[in-house]
Amino acid sequence: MPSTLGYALLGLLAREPRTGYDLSVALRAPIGHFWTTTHSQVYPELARLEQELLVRHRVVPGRGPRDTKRFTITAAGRRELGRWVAEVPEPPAPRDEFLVKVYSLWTADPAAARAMVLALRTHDAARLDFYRAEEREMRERWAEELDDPAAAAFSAYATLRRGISFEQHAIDWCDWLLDRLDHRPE
Amino acid sequence: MPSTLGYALLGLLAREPRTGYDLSVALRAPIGHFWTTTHSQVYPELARLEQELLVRHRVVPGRGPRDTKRFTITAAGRRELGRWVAEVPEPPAPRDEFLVKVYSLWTADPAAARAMVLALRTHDAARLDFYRAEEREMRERWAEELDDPAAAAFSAYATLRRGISFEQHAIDWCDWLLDRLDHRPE
DNA sequence: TAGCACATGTAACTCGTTACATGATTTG
DNA sequence: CAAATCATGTAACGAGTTACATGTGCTA
Repeated sequence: MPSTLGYALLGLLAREPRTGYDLSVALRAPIGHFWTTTHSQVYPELARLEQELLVRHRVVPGRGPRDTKRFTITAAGRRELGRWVAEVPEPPAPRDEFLVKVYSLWTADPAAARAMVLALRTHDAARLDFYRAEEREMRERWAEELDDPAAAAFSAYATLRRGISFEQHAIDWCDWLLDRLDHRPE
Repeated sequence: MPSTLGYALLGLLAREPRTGYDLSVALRAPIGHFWTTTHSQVYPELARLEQELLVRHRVVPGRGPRDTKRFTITAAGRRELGRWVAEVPEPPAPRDEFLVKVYSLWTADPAAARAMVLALRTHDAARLDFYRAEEREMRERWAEELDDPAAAAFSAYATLRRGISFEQHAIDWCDWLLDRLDHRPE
């Protein structure tokens, strides 16, 4: 069975055929909002998917300088993707470097600690703005499809809403923490 | 410079000396709420920290069957920890298997997809309950220290608040999605 | 007396990142 | 004409997981 990256690739190919390069771009940080990687992982993974008959490719005289491989998901690939999606995943191993820092915040210089948290807050706020802009675009492009859970656009929209919700929570928490860092007892 | 795991260990040792075993237990899933690992990573990492003079150990006739190594953070270790904490971290590479599934939710059987999301919601609700219980315990144990950013207890409390905030956001989002999955258009 | 908690380590493997390698076409 | 984009791969390295390895003391 494919790795999570394999299923991410299948999820993109279930929408439309793409080249390895297209897939790499879609999964490049920070474009891939919930799973990122680089092309050096994509090409071998595509080869594995093809070996398992979940995708196949046809060589196309590409717009690029060299012949490109246009990958398509197979019927078996679609079935496998749908099966995997419905499986309840193991809870992810928590691994958040930022919280490791927060856990030791008391050991740092107070002003420097405050600046670090503020920088994070700024970053989260920028991401929230970016997500909101993307949400507006989506609403214009798809309108009714976003209400239909059977539409591919709906699934993408749901992940976007998750991002917006997450950033809002992160910002609220940063504000709470910054407030506490300011009002230290005498 | 140590890895993130190394700093997690330093953060624990900055509070009190511990054995490798104690550290492993603290970082064992799901006890470590924001960074987990197993003992097989802890022991080599402790050796590296010691080589860099950030921790040192003394052999103690332990309560266990064999002699145990009691690790203590050094002054240099404390300095290095405080320095690292104030550094603004790179934004983490997003990697959320669950959202990879959501992105392809439209390819799954609707009833099975709904069940998957509901299972996740149940899991998040259980974690929220667990965090809230821990919060109550903390309030009883530390009371005033939780208002003082210079206290170690405050930093631990801040990470707990983050967990609570995160789970609340996750649950709200699951409820939104479940509602959408139910009201599909004809 | 069987299993769990204590206690510490090594080895093999998987996944992900960074660097190496090549090279044509388009855009500024 | 320099840089970015298109386009596809391999190799070396680092971090994390799982399995291997050993052994005592306490409790049900």
